[in-house]
Amino acid sequence: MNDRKRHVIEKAHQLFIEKGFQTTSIQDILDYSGISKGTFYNYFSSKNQLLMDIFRTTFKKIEIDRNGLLFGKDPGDPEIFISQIELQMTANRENKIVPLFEEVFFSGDKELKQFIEVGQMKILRWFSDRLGDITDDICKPYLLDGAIMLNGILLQNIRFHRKANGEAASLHPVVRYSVTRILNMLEELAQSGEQLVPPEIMDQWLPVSRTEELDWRINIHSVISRMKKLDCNNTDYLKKLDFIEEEILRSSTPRKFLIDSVLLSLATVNKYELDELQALIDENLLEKA
Amino acid sequence: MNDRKRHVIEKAHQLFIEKGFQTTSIQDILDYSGISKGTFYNYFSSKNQLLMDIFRTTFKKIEIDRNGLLFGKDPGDPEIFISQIELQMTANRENKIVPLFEEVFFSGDKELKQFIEVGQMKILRWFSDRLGDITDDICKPYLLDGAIMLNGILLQNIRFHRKANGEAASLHPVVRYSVTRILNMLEELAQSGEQLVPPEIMDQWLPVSRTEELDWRINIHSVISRMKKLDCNNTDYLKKLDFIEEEILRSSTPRKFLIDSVLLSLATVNKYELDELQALIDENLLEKA
DNA sequence: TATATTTTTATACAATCGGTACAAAAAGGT
DNA sequence: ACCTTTTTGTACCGATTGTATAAAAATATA
Repeated sequence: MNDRKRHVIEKAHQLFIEKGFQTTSIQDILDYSGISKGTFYNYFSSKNQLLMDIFRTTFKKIEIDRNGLLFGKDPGDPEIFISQIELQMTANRENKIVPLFEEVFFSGDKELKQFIEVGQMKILRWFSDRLGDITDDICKPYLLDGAIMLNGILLQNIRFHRKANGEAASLHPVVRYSVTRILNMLEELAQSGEQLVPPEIMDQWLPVSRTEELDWRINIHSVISRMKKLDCNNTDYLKKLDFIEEEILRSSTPRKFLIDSVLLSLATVNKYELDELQALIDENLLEKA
Repeated sequence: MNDRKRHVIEKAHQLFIEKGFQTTSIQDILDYSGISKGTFYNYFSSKNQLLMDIFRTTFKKIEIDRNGLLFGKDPGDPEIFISQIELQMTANRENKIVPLFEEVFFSGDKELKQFIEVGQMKILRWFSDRLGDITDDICKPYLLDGAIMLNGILLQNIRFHRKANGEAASLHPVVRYSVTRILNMLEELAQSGEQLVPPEIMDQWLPVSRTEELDWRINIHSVISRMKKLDCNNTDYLKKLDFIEEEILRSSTPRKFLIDSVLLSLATVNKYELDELQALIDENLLEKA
């Protein structure tokens, strides 16, 4: 990832936070970040792809900070969970994640939509896992219900608490209040035995053991199909891309050295998609000795 | 309200449901409803105003149906409440209210934003009032909290229940489940005494006794200021509009016969705004004998 | 330092969008 | 039959996203 590209992402994010996504034109971004239109479309294939890059970098940072709070602490301590949520929600607010999500979710871009969907599933699974750390084992069948409803009441409580007490009000009491409600609710659910959604289905929504794998494979496919469009008459180029996709998606033990070689021979393409593909592979594909 | 105009509203709503608001162009609407661009802008001053008209007619219908379920029944019966919510949610789904809301809420149009905000506040107050019908009086201080959280868990539960069981799945068990959770929660809140948002603040968000009045007055102002722009050089025309606004907003007993006379003399304007203004006044301003 | 390659810029351009303007035609009322 | 209102068709405006491309600047390489 280029430093300059990172700078553009940062500046564009600032503009989106201030003015919203739709109302910020690409020209605004060019002026504010001091690059030309050509460079912009050399970095990002579209405004939506830029937004996805913003989401990616922001999420990565939030996730690291949030998990850092748990480091060395007791996972069963509800206070840690509350602090983690507070951090997550504060960061979401600062980065206007929710408004940007909603502004763009129904705009027709399938890739963006799926990206957001996966992000929300990850939050849900994290809620579910952490609630499992805190509660008794008898609550297990109701953890997903609890996560879903925690998500719901958190969003609404924060929204209206802010409406009542101003934007600057601390989130801590709201998060504690919401978590307390859900913990009580989980106890009650364990007693009454009422279940709405079975937790197993989460594996279907976002496969547990192979989560990163699946998530990553989806991205591989989308990146490669985008790359194909860049030079769709060059059969040699297309063959190489097909080989990479095939090797990664079909094989249980993809030969990374082969893929790296092919990627190297593609270096002449010199597009940001190649960087993206390389980064994806490096992050997710381990060298098999 | 013109029959033809109603037809356009209906057709446009269909398109918005199928393709979304942003991705449906005005040209699409013109083609699908078989009118010309001139006619469109004779009916609606903008695409956003058309959407507001769609919302208005849809809400009116849903509200009538929903309140009809309570007619002659016991307000304290939770089953009625559940059925009402189910109807509301089903209708919201069919009309894609939530997606349209979210798609358009962050698009910069202040009037549209406020309109949606008021609509959501009305739902919240209805939740709060109906929860008050059902629960014990000791729950009163927590009714707004309950309404807020009911709103939250309903949206999420429905969303993920649909994701798990398909779009066609009945909403009834989900709504019952959600309402049960909130009723239990209200009992628990009454015992622990924890409150997040005091119910009195609802009067501030959406004044109780004068709700319709305020809501209506805001619309009056917005319609009249729009009408002023239509012929901003005709001083006689402007004077009449000012008189109407003044008479409605400043006087505690507006003289409807006077307003009607002035409206009559404005009939030459012949714009959809005049219809809207007349309808607003007829609906909200009672004849003082 | 000189040359080759890649990146960046500036600009023109196409296509589409929401919205305005207006004259001509159609419809409707008296 | 005459006048008014509505509707139509079309041209137009400014702004938008995205493409194309030649020139300029930066960078790597020899």
